[in-house]
Amino acid sequence: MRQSITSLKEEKTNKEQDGIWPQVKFVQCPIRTSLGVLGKKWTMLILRDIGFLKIVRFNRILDSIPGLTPRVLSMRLRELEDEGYIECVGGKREPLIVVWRLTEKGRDTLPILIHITAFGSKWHADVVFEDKKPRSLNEIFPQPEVSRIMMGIR
Amino acid sequence: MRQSITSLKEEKTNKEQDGIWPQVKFVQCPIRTSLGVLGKKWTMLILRDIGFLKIVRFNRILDSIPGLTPRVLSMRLRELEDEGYIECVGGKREPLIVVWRLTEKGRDTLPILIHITAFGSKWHADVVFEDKKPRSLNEIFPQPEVSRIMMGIR
DNA sequence: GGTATCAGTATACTTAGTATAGTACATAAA
DNA sequence: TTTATGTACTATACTAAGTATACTGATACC
Repeated sequence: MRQSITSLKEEKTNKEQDGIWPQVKFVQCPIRTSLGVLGKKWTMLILRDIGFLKIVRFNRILDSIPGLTPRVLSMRLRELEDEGYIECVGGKREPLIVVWRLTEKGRDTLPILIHITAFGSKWHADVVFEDKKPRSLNEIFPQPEVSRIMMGIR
Repeated sequence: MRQSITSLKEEKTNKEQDGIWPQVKFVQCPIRTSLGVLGKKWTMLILRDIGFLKIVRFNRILDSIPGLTPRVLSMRLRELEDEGYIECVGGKREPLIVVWRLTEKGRDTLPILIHITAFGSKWHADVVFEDKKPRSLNEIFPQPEVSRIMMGIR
């Protein structure tokens, strides 16, 4: 009954797409479920610090991320800990020596970070690189380890 | 002078890590620069709609993302358009037939979405799948096209 | 004419994040 | 022993981002 307007190509149901969205039936969208803590501001940069840069202590993280405040860092660390992305080395938090590291779940976010890095290196090269020249994934991550991480091989 | 406290392993400078963070010198972190619009709430789901599900019109997107309001969708679409992730098919916005599609820049966010999907399919399988069984990247995206997209081959 | 859909706006409200200062404890030097 | 610094945070007040709900003007359908 609204055919004359809506009989455009996007209306041919989401199942029979020519796209690459999985044929697997999702009860709920996996992107949506992942975007709890991961989608919040600063989270990705905190994971970058702990996972890639090995900046693993409160004030060091604070120093490395301009704009991030102790209040929000404290909240994010707690959320990341609660949801199992990070953990303390000593198991329990002892004042003066709180050192964070990624769990297996946290390490599984690294492929996402790698692709965000690749995206930024291609599309924001003007601010990212001194020579302003865009670089590809393989150029910035030449290590064979990276493709293994991305494919989930450990 | 603060050696006795800080001579822990994370203090051995960020350059000589055993990690896989690129040796390339960044003027600014590519993750940070990418997290402008991309980091905002709902953006990834909107890109999923347009890029994967081919849900490309205002009210359809609104229907497909519970919780998203017209006000925010309107703002996100404008931001995504301004920063070159999406564009209208007709070039200009004509009332009653506004249809969105990804630009090249927008398509380059798909590898990020693919990995978020993979992450959710592994770590949130209990809510994502009916059988609650986690699935790997290759299981949910068996198409060879996916690895080509991820590697940036077009 | 009455109803529905289109793509949004307008207004008010709530939550999330920011700014800035301060806490309690520990170490080190003078 | 005082002073200075560093640790990981917390408290309070404020601003920006997102939410809820209603509404707009246009086009189309019956």
